[in-house]
Amino acid sequence: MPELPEVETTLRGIAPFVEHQKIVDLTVRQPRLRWPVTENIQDIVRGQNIRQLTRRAKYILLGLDKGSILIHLGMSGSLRIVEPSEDWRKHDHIEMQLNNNQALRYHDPRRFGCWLWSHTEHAQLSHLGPEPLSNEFDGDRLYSASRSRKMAVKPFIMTNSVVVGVGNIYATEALFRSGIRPDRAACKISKKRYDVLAKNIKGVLAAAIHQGGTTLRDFVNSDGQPGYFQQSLDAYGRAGKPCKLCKTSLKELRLGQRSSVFCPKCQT
DNA sequence: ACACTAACCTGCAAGC
DNA sequence: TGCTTGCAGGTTAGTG
Repeated sequence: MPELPEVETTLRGIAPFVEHQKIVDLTVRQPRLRWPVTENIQDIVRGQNIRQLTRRAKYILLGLDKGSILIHLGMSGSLRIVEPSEDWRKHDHIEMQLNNNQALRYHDPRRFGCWLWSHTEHAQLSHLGPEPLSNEFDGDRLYSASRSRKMAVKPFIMTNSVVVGVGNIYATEALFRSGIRPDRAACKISKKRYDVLAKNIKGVLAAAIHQGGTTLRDFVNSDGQPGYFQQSLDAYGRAGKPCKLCKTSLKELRLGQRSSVFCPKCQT
């Protein structure tokens, strides 16, 4: 589910129910996530107000009176608002009860996500590159960061110290839109082409956010609605199908253990 | 500094 | 039908 647009969609969906509420209690049924859930987190956060929800990369931050909770959805996590009486489903690991008589429920079959409280800045956020939708991120940035990089451009743009929030789906789509082969060496791409690529990374992420994210398998956002970006995917998941521009059969290769689909004619 | 692998987990689909 | 294998949206710790 969650790449940046899905995280942003989730954040926007839950924020109206969560912001400015007081945490009545927190229930942790399964503390073994990517990292163990912060010890005694219930005692720390009980009675605190949630001042604001923000996003950094694919992390959601709940800013409390004292410190903050860092949430990541990993590869299979989701957050939704539930009524307090709602039955627990398999893989519902955490519930935060709020004083508006609703609760925030965390569901994560693969348990690659996290729930961490910290009084100071979270270590996970300290070495992150720029947000892709910010003005800090542009073709200049990609060009200068790539000069010493022999690695393929696709894993390069998925590297968090270069730019955050570009996962496998949107990396695949941005490269298709830019006409750049995913296995081209990052250091051999011109400034001009990086300008195009940076614009397309922004464009594809913004479009996906606008459409409520991409629905893969069973992803629904916090309102229970699917994302509609899937129908806009040009390359991801379309190996063997005709290119939407030139009808050539799309090819697939693996880069850094990730499937990468591209058009051998349009992408050079 | 960079590049690559393995690891954390479960569920599902394809193949035998 | 049932078992095995491989793959899936992410990130980082460790190795060379």
